Amino acid sequence: MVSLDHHTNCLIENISVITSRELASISLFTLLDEQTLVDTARQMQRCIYRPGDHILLEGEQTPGLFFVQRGRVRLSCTAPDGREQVLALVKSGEMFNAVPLFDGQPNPTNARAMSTVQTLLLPQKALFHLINQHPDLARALLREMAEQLRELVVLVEDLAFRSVRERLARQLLYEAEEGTAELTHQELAERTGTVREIAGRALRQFAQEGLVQLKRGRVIVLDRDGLLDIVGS
Amino acid sequence: MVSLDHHTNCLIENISVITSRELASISLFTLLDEQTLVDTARQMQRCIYRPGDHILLEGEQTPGLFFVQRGRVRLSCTAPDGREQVLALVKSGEMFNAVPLFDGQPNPTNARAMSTVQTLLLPQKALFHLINQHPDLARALLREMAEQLRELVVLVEDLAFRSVRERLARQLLYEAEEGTAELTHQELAERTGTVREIAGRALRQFAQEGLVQLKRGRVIVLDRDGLLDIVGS
DNA sequence: CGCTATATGGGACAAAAGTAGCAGACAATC
DNA sequence: GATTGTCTGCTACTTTTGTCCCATATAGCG
Repeated sequence: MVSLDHHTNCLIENISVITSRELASISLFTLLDEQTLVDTARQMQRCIYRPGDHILLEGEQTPGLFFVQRGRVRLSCTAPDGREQVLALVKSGEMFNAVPLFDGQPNPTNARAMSTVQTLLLPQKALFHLINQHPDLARALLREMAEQLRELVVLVEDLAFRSVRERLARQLLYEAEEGTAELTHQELAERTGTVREIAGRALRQFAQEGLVQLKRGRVIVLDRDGLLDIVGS
Repeated sequence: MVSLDHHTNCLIENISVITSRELASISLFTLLDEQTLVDTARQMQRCIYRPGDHILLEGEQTPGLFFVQRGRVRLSCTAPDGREQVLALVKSGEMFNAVPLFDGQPNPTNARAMSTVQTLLLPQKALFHLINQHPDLARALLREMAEQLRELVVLVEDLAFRSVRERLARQLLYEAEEGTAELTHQELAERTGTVREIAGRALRQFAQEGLVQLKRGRVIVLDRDGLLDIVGS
């Protein structure tokens, strides 16, 4: 049975029970004992999203902490003129939406599913209870927050110091694991803090220099070292 | 007796003992009981810096968590070409340097004293021990980290979406509480993610428009609403 | 007072980034 | 295979930002 939940805008499969094994595969929970895992699993909710679905919107009140089990979630913020800037990509095993839970302010970012995304949602109450009982978990959470802070510092450095060309090269290297990055120019622009036209222009230049080959919806990296040179400069 | 400590590059006044009352005035510690405060105070170290002193350098290993008691600390990162970007200003009652402590990586930012700065330093070991014993403190820490994350998101939005002119207007409004901001053009440039010449140019334009008056080392805000208009646009 | 370091003013120029507009290419769906 | 929507290519143009450089002003200090 599949139904739509109005609180989280997601598809829920009520049939599949959340097991403690599932939780154990999330790094944050690795230090917890079996009984705690079972108790926690009971309080969590499974949320599934389709590609492109909005999981959270800027300014909303938020239900709890999300853990990504499958797929990728894109966190972004939006300018008044509609421009978007990607802040982070949350991968499987990682969490998101901690900020509004801990500081009590409304959610500062949009979250969207980049692919089919399977998540587990831990309500705020259960989270706080866990923190009280398990200092190890608190430490793990602090560690994750620290990592996110560090990532954002890197993003600020990027935006403040590097050109679009450099940022684009970085992003292509990051995304093109097996030689090809499955991204539109629009998406690349939003990740590198610019607009579609500029991203396209820079990509065409890369193509002309023989660094990449352009196809609809993807960029094939031909010369990793060439891109690395651009990043380094 | 005043001596120089080689580990933290700071002046230490060995005579003045750290009291539990001092700690109680730090928001993070408000929930702790008297005995814990006394124990913690014993493990902390007083560090004092003069204006301009470097407290921490990018890439260093770091000794512990700093709490600012007096003065302001500027966190920044540096580009290869020497350009600097301010990430945050830490004010009295706030803390800094949590990131490297929790994720174990080297310190991502420089920290410099903007004025005479008085801090208390809590060693990592003592911090972790406190977290284990006091879940309230862990929650308070998580809250502070969340606030820092939120601030950085705002900074990213600024850099990605707004012009130098807008960022400058914001910064002036932020800094000029009593009508005048005590900053050099260089400092303003580093806070707004640009270079001295551009900041100067924009400031001269503000002056021409009658929004501010320029003096050596400070900017006198004449028309708050005018600046607000620029920010809003 | 003269020296020095720092802060500022400002011009000329170059490069980067953004805007506007539109045509064509491609993919998916009916 | 026609249609629709998305994605891309490309040009012309404007604005913004950055670089280089040097003159001048100001504060502090011996």
